[in-house]
Amino acid sequence: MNTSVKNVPAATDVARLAGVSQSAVSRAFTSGASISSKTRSKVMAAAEELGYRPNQLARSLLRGRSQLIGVVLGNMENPFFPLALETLSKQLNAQGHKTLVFTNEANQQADTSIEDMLNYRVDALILMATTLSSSLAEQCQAAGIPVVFVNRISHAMCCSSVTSDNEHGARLIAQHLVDAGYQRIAFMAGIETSSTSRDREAAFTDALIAMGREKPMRVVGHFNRTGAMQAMRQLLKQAQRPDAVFCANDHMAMAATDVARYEYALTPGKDIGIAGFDDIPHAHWPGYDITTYSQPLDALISQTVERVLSQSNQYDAIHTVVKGNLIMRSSTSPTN
Amino acid sequence: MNTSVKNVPAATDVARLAGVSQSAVSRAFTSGASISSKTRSKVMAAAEELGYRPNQLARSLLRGRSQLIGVVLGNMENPFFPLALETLSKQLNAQGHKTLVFTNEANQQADTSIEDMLNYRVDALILMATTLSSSLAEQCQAAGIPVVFVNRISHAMCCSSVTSDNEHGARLIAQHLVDAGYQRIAFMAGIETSSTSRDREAAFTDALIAMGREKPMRVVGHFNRTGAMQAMRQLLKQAQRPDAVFCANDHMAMAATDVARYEYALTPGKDIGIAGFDDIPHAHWPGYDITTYSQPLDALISQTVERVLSQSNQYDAIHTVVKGNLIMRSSTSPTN
DNA sequence: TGTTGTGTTGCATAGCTATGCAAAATAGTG
DNA sequence: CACTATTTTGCATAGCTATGCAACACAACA
Repeated sequence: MNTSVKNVPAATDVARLAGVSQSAVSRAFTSGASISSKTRSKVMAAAEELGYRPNQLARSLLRGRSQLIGVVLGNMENPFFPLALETLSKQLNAQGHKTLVFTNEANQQADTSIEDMLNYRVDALILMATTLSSSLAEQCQAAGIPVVFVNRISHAMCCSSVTSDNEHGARLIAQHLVDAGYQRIAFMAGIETSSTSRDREAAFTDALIAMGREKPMRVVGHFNRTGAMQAMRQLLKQAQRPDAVFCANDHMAMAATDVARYEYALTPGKDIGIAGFDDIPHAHWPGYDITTYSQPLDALISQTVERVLSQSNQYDAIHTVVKGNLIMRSSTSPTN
Repeated sequence: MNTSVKNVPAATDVARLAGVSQSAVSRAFTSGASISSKTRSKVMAAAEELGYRPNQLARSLLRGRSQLIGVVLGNMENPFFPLALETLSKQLNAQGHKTLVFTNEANQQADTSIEDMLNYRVDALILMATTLSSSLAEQCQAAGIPVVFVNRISHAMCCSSVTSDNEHGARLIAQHLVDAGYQRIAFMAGIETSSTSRDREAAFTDALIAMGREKPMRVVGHFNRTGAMQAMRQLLKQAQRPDAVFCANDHMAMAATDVARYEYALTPGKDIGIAGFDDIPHAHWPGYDITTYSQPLDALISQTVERVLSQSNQYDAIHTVVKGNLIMRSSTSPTN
């Protein structure tokens, strides 16, 4: 019964059954090819009967384009990444591309995963929360494979990037916290080597200093929940505890909120101001309601897709910055 | 400067440079092949110099195995899926496989995505929160492609599944709610057509009736946050409101908690019992602390991977059930 | 030295489809 | 109907690698 012979039909089988050549079969499945509707329907009928489907591997091999886009993601614990992956995958699908995905330990170099992807001849690479060795970056350039970093800038000159406006956001947050009357303001960094965290910190610090404040207290939350909770405790157990914290992303801001509220019985907004960055949906859940700077995910991703799929100038590194907005919520209103 | 000629070297180029045949190059990159260490190192040096990497598309075409595993996921809003994807992708990588991923509208038939994947000759399909038309299921069987459903059972006889023990979990939750003294117990369904939701509901209802209770009130939350919030409001606005709700997953239970606490000023546990299913990490965040039944994600996924990669018997549908545990938390302790 | 065995190597081909080119068929026109 | 223009078709090949087979080299051994 269960014969384990898998007999996947090929184009020649269809051709034989339909009484045409293999080329005709190929053309029947290629939109815009030169073929009469009569033979196309003959082919389609035969294909249907045999359960034929064109082998995309062979097609890719021949065309030199696999239609595969490699995506490397960081820590899935942060809701930003799954949401980004979802919109990315949908947009790529809509353009006829498939998504080859790797998840990576946060901020590690993704070299081995990427080598695997290159072996599959991906048409492009999209890297989120990852680094790329410069030797591999050069290989990508040599092979003509566009590489786009999302929300991270690489020192490798040949790679494009799409980021949200970290400077703008951090400046607005600083301004807002000062306006709201907070006095002792702290910053919670993400992963220290990431450009995202560094850019946000630099702009935040500069803005505070420009307004005559001191350099903020600083603590490191590593962009994950556990790290952020520890960092928050470190801040709150001090005698002179800060009265406001800007966390380098919303995911950490949520952890910070939980520590403040449930371990120190502080009411966010009133007793301590908490701000984040990203505007993930969770940031306006009633239990959090966190002031933040919005990263317009759709725009971010569509810019990324455009950069990746545009044939022209794929050798020039283009750095795109997408502006967002300050979203004020109750986590930073001392009067609530 | 920027010549747009992408000149990816092939095995013959390496062979020429190394002064060997193309076969030698192939063998140098195939572990266990018959080749002397001297020529292998000659080949490797030449490959290094040219930046050669074996073309996995050609290799897959020839071998008939692509090493690609197709994964279709539902709604990324539910943290369960990203976490599952992450562990899945890691386990598959560890076995030398790559992950081709599609995200799908919740519970829609994933046929078009899956057809695309079949075109790439995936070695297997893993489907989460999706349906598969029976015609496509048959095609997969004919092509010898194992299909495994995670947390969903398909009517198509040829497909295996790995699920957590929905009956066991729902029964334990029912028991626990009754033991805790709740009187008017409700159930919040997910997507009505999903076997996951139906199985949990059936077992929950049966258990309650077996304990002499009435059939629980019933509301539908569609497995997403918005739906769950609406469903919860529907429950709570009644005059005779329930004093406990079992939600078909944690993601909905979190939404229900937010509605209860922030819209109706009810304290979970004390004023209303709320239970979920999955034990996602968020379920023990202090703001939620939701009683639930644990799905051991690692076990679930490793069973899935095993089923998918085991060559033997891939034509027999095997249904694996992974047991979890009741996790009691404060969301169902009336005395807190 | 001749023989047998083991380990290496190259040749030729398969695996599946897309496409340039020439041949064939069809349509169009007077 | 004859002739040209256009569309459709098949042939042959390319794209890249893995592998069976035969040839080869080499060492071991008597």
